[in-house]
Amino acid sequence: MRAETIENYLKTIYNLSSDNRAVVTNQRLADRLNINPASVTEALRKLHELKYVVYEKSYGTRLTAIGSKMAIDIVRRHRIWETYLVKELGFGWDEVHEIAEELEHVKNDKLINKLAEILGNPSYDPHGDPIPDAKGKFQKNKFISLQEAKAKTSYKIMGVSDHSPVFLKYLEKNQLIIGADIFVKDVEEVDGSLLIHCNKKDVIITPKVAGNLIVKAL
Amino acid sequence: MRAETIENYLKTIYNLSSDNRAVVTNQRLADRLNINPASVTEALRKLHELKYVVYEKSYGTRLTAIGSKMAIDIVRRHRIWETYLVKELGFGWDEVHEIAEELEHVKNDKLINKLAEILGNPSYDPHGDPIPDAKGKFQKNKFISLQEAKAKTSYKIMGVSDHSPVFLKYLEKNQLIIGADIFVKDVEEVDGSLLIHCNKKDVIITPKVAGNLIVKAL
DNA sequence: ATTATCTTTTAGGTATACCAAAATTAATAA
DNA sequence: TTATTAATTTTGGTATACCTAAAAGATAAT
Ligand SMILES: [Mn+2]
Ligand SMILES: [Mn+2]
Ligand SMILES: [Mn+2]
Ligand SMILES: [Mn+2]
Repeated sequence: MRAETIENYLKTIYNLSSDNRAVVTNQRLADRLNINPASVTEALRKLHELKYVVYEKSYGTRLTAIGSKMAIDIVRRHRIWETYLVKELGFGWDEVHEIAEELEHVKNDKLINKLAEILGNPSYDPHGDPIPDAKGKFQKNKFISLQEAKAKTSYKIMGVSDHSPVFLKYLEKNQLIIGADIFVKDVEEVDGSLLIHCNKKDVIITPKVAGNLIVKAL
Repeated sequence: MRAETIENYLKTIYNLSSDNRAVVTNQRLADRLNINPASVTEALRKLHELKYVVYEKSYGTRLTAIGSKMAIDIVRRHRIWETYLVKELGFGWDEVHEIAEELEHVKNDKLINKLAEILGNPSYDPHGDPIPDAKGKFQKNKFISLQEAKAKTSYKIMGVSDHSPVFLKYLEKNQLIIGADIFVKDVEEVDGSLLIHCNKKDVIITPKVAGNLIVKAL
């Protein structure tokens, strides 16, 4: 298997299982990777053979210790590059994910560690995701999605789970950026939309947007 | 064809034809790319079909205007990255070629132009190769290889044509670095080896080494 | 418990990018 | 010019990473 293919599968399995710590289904992998389910089955069989995952037919997949180590390494490269592009090279947080998707595959420890050093070994990337250190260790925080928020409660935005330019530009337009404090005034029963107060303004956000905002209760 | 494959072919055709401005033979491509001649024939047919090269069967290949533009763009990315790695990230000139081989395939103009800007839009990379600007323009200098040097003449080292770590480490050991002035004391008839004076020391170098040193007569 | 639906796997294909061996063509030397 | 050698192309593979359509398996609904 090509290194890039392996890396994209492992990273995606990692990202899908770290949210809910469960085994990953073929369908979710197929959706996320934009690949046909039949091809996913094939790839998982090979990754199992290579001992990167434990793939149980018709049940699901999880990373082995080796696979997990590799995945965390890729995630580190991705997030260090995103941070470097924003902090050192003047890119916007909405521009970096796509470039990092390519840069993450350049495997050179000295390079990544140097970038991290220049950045002061940051703990979080521009989207609020934690950056593993060179040994793969990092903060596992238990934040919630704003969709699970209760009315009449204050929260702080800690991150975003959708890294697409269109979503990030929308957030910026509404000043819903990392670090912002928001107060949930009301949750609409009918459609799950939220009336929130943020930056001295009231904004209504859909459950879709709320679902991609990672917050912590204040 | 995969973008990376196309890019590696075009870059190599460019590098092989810029030296001697002639058409490139399949064999030289096969050797340089470490690919079977039969595969090169196949690839050239496709690159011709795609209008990146003019490939005349059993004769040779040259780049079209479009292919040349692409090749220069890849060369720019390669050389900017090599310079950035050395100047901004503290790598040795012997470490960067391999990393740049991968980074050159990340196609993002804003990224490369930003790196170039930080470097002050340099004209030469760490190996003395000229760096094309964003429009593809660059100095075409007519230096010679030290192998063509005459006895009792002074030269300045302007570049190297072998970027391998082992060769560059050898040069560094003997202080045969870019900018150094050398005086060719004698050229040995028997084996073409050169007795040169450099940095207050006499050194004997083989024609192989001399052939990879690019110099200008003083 | 049976049907309907959704998920996964199998089977059979395509396109890419390689390779080795043989056949052809070109270049060089006798 | 005719061998001999070298370069190139053709032919017939392989491996990878996808795909579609159909079969099989699992889940949920009646
Ligand atoms: Mn990202
Ligand atoms: Mn990727
Ligand atoms: Mn190089
Ligand atoms: Mn390359």
